[in-house]
Amino acid sequence: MSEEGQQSISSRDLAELLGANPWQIRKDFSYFGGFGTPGVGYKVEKLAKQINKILKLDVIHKAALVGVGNLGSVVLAYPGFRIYGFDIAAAFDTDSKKIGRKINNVMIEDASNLWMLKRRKIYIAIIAVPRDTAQETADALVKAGVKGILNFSPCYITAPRKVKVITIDIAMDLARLPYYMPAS
Amino acid sequence: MSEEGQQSISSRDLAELLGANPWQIRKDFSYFGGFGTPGVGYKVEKLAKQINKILKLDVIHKAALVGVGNLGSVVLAYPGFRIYGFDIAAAFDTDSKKIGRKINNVMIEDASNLWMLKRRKIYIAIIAVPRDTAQETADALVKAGVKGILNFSPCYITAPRKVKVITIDIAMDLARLPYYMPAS
DNA sequence: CTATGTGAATTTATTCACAGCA
DNA sequence: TGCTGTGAATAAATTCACATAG
Repeated sequence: MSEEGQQSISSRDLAELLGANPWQIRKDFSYFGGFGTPGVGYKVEKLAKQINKILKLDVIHKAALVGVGNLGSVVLAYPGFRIYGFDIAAAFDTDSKKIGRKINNVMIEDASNLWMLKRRKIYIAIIAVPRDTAQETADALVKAGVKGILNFSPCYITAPRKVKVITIDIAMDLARLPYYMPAS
Repeated sequence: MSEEGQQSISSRDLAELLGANPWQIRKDFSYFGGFGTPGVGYKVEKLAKQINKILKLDVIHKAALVGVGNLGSVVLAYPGFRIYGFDIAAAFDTDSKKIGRKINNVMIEDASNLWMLKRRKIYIAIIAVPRDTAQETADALVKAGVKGILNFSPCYITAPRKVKVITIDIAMDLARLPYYMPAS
């Protein structure tokens, strides 16, 4: 909207766009202080900035990818991270055939060098390794000072409470569909 | 657990395993009738069956993949769908170089034949096409009688209310991490 | 004795309704 | 007049506590 020159938006329009209702929008924003203008609505640009601040997306985050297989390569090639302020600054693999090569301008490094992440101030990692090495990868990442992990391996991962782990299992997401579908 | 020979599990153990509390587990199950045994717990095998039934995962679901690019190929190669009873029964693409080839024993068909899905009784589809063709792909799928869509394109998709759409945007999932991470 | 299932109590979230500001 | 922000009212979810079944 900002790019399209729209100045402001009302809670009603925003609600319709999101499939919610206006009260919810206003109440939710009010919990963070309320940043609208009565009679006008929410200034689009200001709103976006506030939301980014709330979600801590107001700074560039460096992230590391571990596992440059099929899925890992897709992640490296994915252009969508930039709009949220992410920079895939490193990639790791155990396969010596891959180490040293570059994908999308990112050099693939030896996975035994994960400990260097702390020195490089990278606190976010994406795990895209086979299921049976996911936990040990996570352990290494935690040891390297990583504070947030996005896990693509289809398994639960244990980590200290202060490390946030989000697991994405595309099969599980697919499995959510039948429940909502009318009787087939 | 079933494979490991474990007969039953208590709400307490289940809660610990899931990071929840026992009351929640029991209350949730009770909403669906309650299928535990006082003094013993929940029979593992029976519980799994009940949950599959609730989630409508107690039958085999055929699914179609649209878009066999980088991400689509990963989806085709992904072994994890089977445990939830999914069968990727068809794959489509617009690229004539890909049409006719087989990946993971699935023949890639011409995307203009999507309408055949109805005849083949496939009601679930996975969209893995570029963002700018995602909506038209969804429209074609809806027209072909699809009732559930898993969308991997990073964009909102509009569909009739009776068609359930779940969108996965890996960048957005990554973007959830900073909020939970301690101040860096 | 042990662990479920469930009403009741409590907490949390959503919706309403309207005062007040641009 | 139009739309926000927010207390109050309503609805929903979670937690408790205990009767009851194996």
